[in-house]
Amino acid sequence: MPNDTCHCILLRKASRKVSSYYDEALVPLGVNIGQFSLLRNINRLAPISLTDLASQVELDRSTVGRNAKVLERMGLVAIGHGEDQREAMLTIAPQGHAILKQGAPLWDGVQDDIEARLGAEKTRQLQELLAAL
Amino acid sequence: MPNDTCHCILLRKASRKVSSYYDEALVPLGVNIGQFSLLRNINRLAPISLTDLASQVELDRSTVGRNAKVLERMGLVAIGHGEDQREAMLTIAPQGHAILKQGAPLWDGVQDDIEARLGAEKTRQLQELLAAL
DNA sequence: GCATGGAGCGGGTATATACCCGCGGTTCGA
DNA sequence: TCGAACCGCGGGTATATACCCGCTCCATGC
Repeated sequence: MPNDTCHCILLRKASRKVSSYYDEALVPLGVNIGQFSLLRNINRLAPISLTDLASQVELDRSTVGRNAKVLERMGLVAIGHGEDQREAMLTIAPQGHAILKQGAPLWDGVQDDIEARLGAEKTRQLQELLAAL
Repeated sequence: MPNDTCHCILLRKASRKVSSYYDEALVPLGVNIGQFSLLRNINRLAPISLTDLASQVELDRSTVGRNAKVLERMGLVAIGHGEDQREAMLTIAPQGHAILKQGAPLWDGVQDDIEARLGAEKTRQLQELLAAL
Protein backbone atom coordinates (compact mmCIF):
# COMPACT_ATOMS: atom_id res chain seq x y z
CA MET A 1 0.00 0.00 0.00
CA PRO A 2 2.37 2.70 -1.18
CA ASN A 3 2.13 5.91 0.74
CA ASP A 4 2.31 7.94 -2.44
CA THR A 5 -1.25 6.99 -3.33
CA CYS A 6 -2.74 8.61 -0.22
CA HIS A 7 -5.34 10.92 -1.68
CA CYS A 8 -4.95 13.28 1.21
CA ILE A 9 -1.20 13.66 0.96
CA LEU A 10 -1.35 14.06 -2.81
CA LEU A 11 -4.00 16.73 -2.43
CA ARG A 12 -1.93 18.57 0.13
CA LYS A 13 1.14 18.46 -2.05
CA ALA A 14 -0.77 19.70 -5.07
CA SER A 15 -2.38 22.36 -2.95
CA ARG A 16 0.96 23.65 -1.69
CA LYS A 17 2.50 23.60 -5.11
CA VAL A 18 -0.37 25.34 -6.87
CA SER A 19 -0.64 27.87 -4.07
CA SER A 20 2.97 28.76 -4.66
CA TYR A 21 2.27 29.46 -8.34
CA TYR A 22 -0.36 32.02 -7.41
CA ASP A 23 1.71 33.39 -4.56
CA GLU A 24 4.65 34.07 -6.85
CA ALA A 25 2.47 35.90 -9.33
CA LEU A 26 1.03 38.07 -6.57
CA VAL A 27 4.35 38.95 -4.95
CA PRO A 28 4.38 42.46 -6.51
CA LEU A 29 1.16 43.19 -4.62
CA GLY A 30 2.42 41.97 -1.25
CA VAL A 31 -0.48 39.56 -0.78
CA ASN A 32 -0.72 35.79 -1.13
CA ILE A 33 -3.46 33.85 -2.88
CA GLY A 34 -5.35 33.20 0.35
CA GLN A 35 -5.46 36.88 1.13
CA PHE A 36 -6.33 37.81 -2.44
CA SER A 37 -9.13 35.31 -2.56
CA LEU A 38 -10.50 36.46 0.77
CA LEU A 39 -10.36 40.03 -0.49
CA ARG A 40 -12.35 39.00 -3.55
CA ASN A 41 -14.95 37.30 -1.43
CA ILE A 42 -15.29 40.30 0.85
CA ASN A 43 -15.64 42.52 -2.20
CA ARG A 44 -18.30 40.28 -3.66
CA LEU A 45 -20.34 40.06 -0.46
CA ALA A 46 -19.56 43.31 1.33
CA PRO A 47 -20.71 44.33 3.79
CA ILE A 48 -20.57 40.90 5.40
CA SER A 49 -20.07 39.61 8.91
CA LEU A 50 -17.23 37.33 9.93
CA THR A 51 -19.56 34.43 10.56
CA ASP A 52 -21.26 34.70 7.18
CA LEU A 53 -17.96 35.09 5.38
CA ALA A 54 -16.53 32.07 7.14
CA SER A 55 -19.54 30.07 6.07
CA GLN A 56 -19.14 31.23 2.47
CA VAL A 57 -15.46 30.38 2.20
CA GLU A 58 -15.83 27.22 4.29
CA LEU A 59 -13.21 28.15 6.84
CA ASP A 60 -13.39 28.34 10.60
CA ARG A 61 -14.72 31.67 11.82
CA SER A 62 -11.67 32.33 13.94
CA THR A 63 -9.44 31.64 10.96
CA VAL A 64 -11.32 34.17 8.86
CA GLY A 65 -11.19 36.63 11.73
CA ARG A 66 -7.44 36.35 12.01
CA ASN A 67 -6.90 36.51 8.26
CA ALA A 68 -9.16 39.54 8.01
CA LYS A 69 -7.19 41.23 10.75
CA VAL A 70 -4.01 40.84 8.70
CA LEU A 71 -5.78 42.47 5.75
CA GLU A 72 -6.95 45.24 8.05
CA ARG A 73 -3.38 45.87 9.22
CA MET A 74 -2.37 46.09 5.57
CA GLY A 75 -5.03 48.75 5.06
CA LEU A 76 -6.96 46.66 2.51
CA VAL A 77 -10.05 45.91 4.56
CA ALA A 78 -12.10 47.89 7.06
CA ILE A 79 -13.67 46.11 10.02
CA GLY A 80 -16.67 47.96 11.40
CA HIS A 81 -19.85 47.25 13.36
CA GLY A 82 -23.21 46.13 12.10
CA GLU A 83 -26.50 47.19 13.63
CA ASP A 84 -26.10 44.23 15.89
CA GLN A 85 -23.26 45.34 18.14
CA ARG A 86 -21.87 41.84 18.13
CA GLU A 87 -21.32 41.73 14.41
CA ALA A 88 -18.01 42.65 12.83
CA MET A 89 -18.87 43.88 9.34
CA LEU A 90 -16.17 43.71 6.69
CA THR A 91 -15.79 46.09 3.78
CA ILE A 92 -13.01 46.78 1.26
CA ALA A 93 -10.82 49.81 1.90
CA PRO A 94 -9.80 52.02 -1.06
CA GLN A 95 -6.35 50.45 -1.10
CA GLY A 96 -8.04 47.07 -1.19
CA HIS A 97 -9.89 48.01 -4.35
CA ALA A 98 -6.58 48.94 -5.92
CA ILE A 99 -5.11 45.56 -5.04
CA LEU A 100 -8.13 43.80 -6.48
CA LYS A 101 -7.77 45.70 -9.72
CA GLN A 102 -4.02 45.15 -10.01
CA GLY A 103 -4.29 41.53 -9.00
CA ALA A 104 -6.98 40.50 -11.47
CA PRO A 105 -4.68 40.19 -14.51
CA LEU A 106 -1.99 38.45 -12.45
CA TRP A 107 -4.54 35.94 -11.18
CA ASP A 108 -5.87 35.44 -14.72
CA GLY A 109 -2.36 34.73 -15.91
CA VAL A 110 -1.77 31.88 -13.48
CA GLN A 111 -5.24 30.52 -14.08
CA ASP A 112 -4.62 30.52 -17.84
CA ASP A 113 -1.20 28.91 -17.44
CA ILE A 114 -2.65 26.05 -15.47
CA GLU A 115 -5.50 25.52 -17.87
CA ALA A 116 -3.12 25.63 -20.82
CA ARG A 117 -0.90 23.03 -19.19
CA LEU A 118 -3.79 20.73 -18.36
CA GLY A 119 -5.92 21.30 -21.41
CA ALA A 120 -9.63 22.09 -21.37
CA GLU A 121 -10.83 18.55 -20.78
CA LYS A 122 -8.59 17.86 -17.80
CA THR A 123 -9.34 21.26 -16.35
CA ARG A 124 -12.98 20.34 -16.37
CA GLN A 125 -12.21 16.98 -14.80
CA LEU A 126 -10.19 18.64 -12.07
CA GLN A 127 -12.97 21.04 -11.12
CA GLU A 128 -15.45 18.20 -11.14
CA LEU A 129 -13.29 15.93 -9.01
CA LEU A 130 -12.45 18.57 -6.45
CA ALA A 131 -16.13 19.37 -6.07
CA ALA A 132 -16.95 15.68 -5.67
CA LEU A 133 -14.56 15.13 -2.80
CA MET B 1 -14.34 35.16 -13.73
CA PRO B 2 -16.07 33.68 -10.70
CA ASN B 3 -13.83 33.19 -7.72
CA ASP B 4 -15.14 29.67 -7.20
CA THR B 5 -13.20 28.45 -10.22
CA CYS B 6 -9.83 29.36 -8.73
CA HIS B 7 -7.91 26.10 -8.98
CA CYS B 8 -5.86 26.99 -5.97
CA ILE B 9 -8.76 27.73 -3.68
CA LEU B 10 -10.63 24.64 -4.81
CA LEU B 11 -7.55 22.54 -4.16
CA ARG B 12 -7.14 23.99 -0.71
CA LYS B 13 -10.76 23.38 0.14
CA ALA B 14 -10.59 19.80 -1.08
CA SER B 15 -7.35 19.33 0.76
CA ARG B 16 -8.81 20.54 4.05
CA LYS B 17 -11.94 18.49 3.63
CA VAL B 18 -10.19 15.27 2.70
CA SER B 19 -7.64 15.79 5.47
CA SER B 20 -10.47 15.95 7.93
CA TYR B 21 -11.79 12.57 6.73
CA TYR B 22 -8.46 10.93 7.51
CA ASP B 23 -8.04 12.90 10.72
CA GLU B 24 -11.38 11.72 12.03
CA ALA B 25 -10.54 8.11 11.31
CA LEU B 26 -7.23 8.44 13.13
CA VAL B 27 -8.62 10.17 16.21
CA PRO B 28 -8.44 6.95 18.28
CA LEU B 29 -4.68 6.93 17.73
CA GLY B 30 -4.13 10.54 18.72
CA VAL B 31 -2.36 11.42 15.47
CA ASN B 32 -3.51 13.29 12.40
CA ILE B 33 -2.97 12.30 8.78
CA GLY B 34 0.09 14.49 8.41
CA GLN B 35 1.75 12.85 11.37
CA PHE B 36 0.68 9.38 10.31
CA SER B 37 2.00 9.88 6.82
CA LEU B 38 5.28 11.26 8.12
CA LEU B 39 5.55 8.25 10.41
CA ARG B 40 5.04 5.96 7.45
CA ASN B 41 7.71 7.71 5.47
CA ILE B 42 10.17 7.55 8.34
CA ASN B 43 9.39 3.87 8.73
CA ARG B 44 9.92 3.24 5.04
CA LEU B 45 13.22 5.11 4.89
CA ALA B 46 14.63 4.80 8.40
CA PRO B 47 17.20 5.65 9.41
CA ILE B 48 16.98 8.91 7.49
CA SER B 49 18.19 12.44 8.04
CA LEU B 50 15.90 15.45 8.28
CA THR B 51 17.17 16.88 5.03
CA ASP B 52 16.64 13.67 3.08
CA LEU B 53 13.21 13.15 4.58
CA ALA B 54 12.20 16.69 3.72
CA SER B 55 13.29 16.10 0.17
CA GLN B 56 11.29 12.87 0.00
CA VAL B 57 8.06 14.35 1.29
CA GLU B 58 8.56 17.65 -0.54
CA LEU B 59 8.25 19.81 2.52
CA ASP B 60 10.57 22.44 3.91
CA ARG B 61 13.29 20.97 6.09
CA SER B 62 12.38 23.14 9.04
CA THR B 63 8.77 22.02 8.74
CA VAL B 64 9.79 18.38 8.82
CA GLY B 65 12.06 19.09 11.78
CA ARG B 66 9.25 20.65 13.77
CA ASN B 67 6.77 17.93 12.84
CA ALA B 68 9.29 15.26 13.77
CA LYS B 69 9.81 16.92 17.12
CA VAL B 70 6.10 16.62 17.86
CA LEU B 71 6.28 12.90 17.03
CA GLU B 72 9.32 12.62 19.28
CA ARG B 73 7.42 14.24 22.16
CA MET B 74 4.65 11.70 21.58
CA GLY B 75 7.20 8.92 21.89
CA LEU B 76 6.62 7.66 18.35
CA VAL B 77 9.92 8.65 16.81
CA ALA B 78 13.51 8.70 18.04
CA ILE B 79 15.85 11.45 16.90
CA GLY B 80 19.51 10.43 17.11
CA HIS B 81 22.80 11.33 15.50
CA GLY B 82 24.32 9.97 12.34
CA GLU B 83 28.05 9.44 11.84
CA ASP B 84 28.13 13.01 10.65
CA GLN B 85 27.58 14.89 13.89
CA ARG B 86 25.44 17.40 12.07
CA GLU B 87 22.88 14.89 10.93
CA ALA B 88 19.70 14.22 12.91
CA MET B 89 18.79 10.62 12.08
CA LEU B 90 15.17 9.60 12.50
CA THR B 91 13.93 6.16 13.46
CA ILE B 92 10.61 4.76 14.61
CA ALA B 93 10.20 4.12 18.34
CA PRO B 94 8.40 0.94 19.51
CA GLN B 95 5.27 2.93 20.25
CA GLY B 96 5.49 4.32 16.75
CA HIS B 97 5.41 0.85 15.27
CA ALA B 98 2.27 0.15 17.28
CA ILE B 99 0.62 3.26 15.87
CA LEU B 100 1.60 2.28 12.34
CA LYS B 101 0.08 -1.14 12.82
CA GLN B 102 -3.14 0.13 14.39
CA GLY B 103 -3.44 2.93 11.88
CA ALA B 104 -3.09 0.86 8.73
CA PRO B 105 -6.66 -0.51 8.68
CA LEU B 106 -8.09 2.88 9.62
CA TRP B 107 -6.19 4.51 6.77
CA ASP B 108 -7.29 1.76 4.39
CA GLY B 109 -10.88 2.39 5.39
CA VAL B 110 -10.84 6.05 4.44
CA GLN B 111 -8.92 5.32 1.29
CA ASP B 112 -11.49 2.72 0.28
CA ASP B 113 -14.39 5.03 1.14
CA ILE B 114 -13.04 7.73 -1.11
CA GLU B 115 -12.35 5.36 -3.96
CA ALA B 116 -15.79 3.84 -3.62
CA ARG B 117 -17.39 7.25 -3.75
CA LEU B 118 -15.41 8.35 -6.79
CA GLY B 119 -15.28 5.07 -8.65
CA ALA B 120 -12.16 3.48 -10.10
CA GLU B 121 -11.98 5.64 -13.20
CA LYS B 122 -12.27 8.96 -11.42
CA THR B 123 -9.85 7.83 -8.75
CA ARG B 124 -7.32 7.21 -11.47
CA GLN B 125 -8.08 10.60 -12.99
CA LEU B 126 -7.59 12.28 -9.65
CA GLN B 127 -4.18 10.73 -9.06
CA GLU B 128 -3.16 11.64 -12.58
CA LEU B 129 -4.33 15.23 -12.32
CA LEU B 130 -2.73 15.84 -8.96
CA ALA B 131 0.56 14.52 -10.28
CA ALA B 132 0.29 16.73 -13.37
CA LEU B 133 -0.14 19.95 -11.38
C1' DG C 1 -38.72 44.45 33.15
C1' DC C 2 -35.80 40.92 33.81
C1' DA C 3 -33.57 36.45 33.54
C1' DT C 4 -32.04 32.96 30.54
C1' DG C 5 -30.43 30.99 26.45
C1' DG C 6 -28.33 31.65 22.18
C1' DA C 7 -25.44 34.10 18.82
C1' DG C 8 -21.06 36.58 17.44
C1' DC C 9 -16.51 37.40 18.50
C1' DG C 10 -11.73 37.50 20.42
C1' DG C 11 -8.10 35.10 22.30
C1' DG C 12 -5.53 30.91 23.87
C1' DT C 13 -3.35 26.94 22.20
C1' DA C 14 -1.63 23.63 18.90
C1' DT C 15 -0.19 22.03 14.50
C1' DA C 16 1.27 23.02 9.56
C1' DT C 17 4.01 25.47 6.60
C1' DA C 18 7.63 28.50 4.63
C1' DC C 19 11.60 31.64 4.57
C1' DC C 20 15.69 33.42 6.54
C1' DC C 21 19.62 33.59 9.66
C1' DG C 22 23.14 32.05 12.54
C1' DC C 23 25.79 28.26 14.74
C1' DG C 24 28.52 24.51 14.47
C1' DG C 25 30.55 20.52 12.18
C1' DT C 26 32.99 18.71 7.71
C1' DT C 27 35.87 18.83 4.03
C1' DC C 28 39.00 20.29 0.90
C1' DG C 29 42.37 23.17 -1.11
C1' DA C 30 46.49 25.95 -0.37
C1' DT D 1 47.70 22.08 9.04
C1' DC D 2 44.61 25.50 8.84
C1' DG D 3 41.32 28.61 6.96
C1' DA D 4 37.40 28.89 3.72
C1' DA D 5 33.55 27.06 1.72
C1' DC D 6 29.88 24.21 2.39
C1' DC D 7 26.34 21.47 4.62
C1' DG D 8 22.84 20.25 8.36
C1' DC D 9 20.12 22.04 11.89
C1' DG D 10 17.59 24.90 15.20
C1' DG D 11 15.18 28.90 16.07
C1' DG D 12 12.82 33.36 14.89
C1' DT D 13 8.96 35.10 12.51
C1' DA D 14 4.75 35.10 9.86
C1' DT D 15 0.66 33.17 7.96
C1' DA D 16 -2.90 29.37 7.79
C1' DT D 17 -5.89 26.54 10.12
C1' DA D 18 -8.83 24.42 13.73
C1' DC D 19 -10.92 23.77 18.28
C1' DC D 20 -12.39 25.44 22.64
C1' DC D 21 -13.53 28.90 26.13
C1' DG D 22 -15.23 33.01 27.91
C1' DC D 23 -17.24 37.62 27.17
C1' DT D 24 -20.70 40.48 25.48
C1' DC D 25 -24.81 41.47 23.36
C1' DC D 26 -29.44 40.34 21.76
C1' DA D 27 -34.16 38.35 21.86
C1' DT D 28 -37.66 35.93 23.89
C1' DG D 29 -40.58 34.11 27.52
C1' DC D 30 -42.47 35.01 31.80
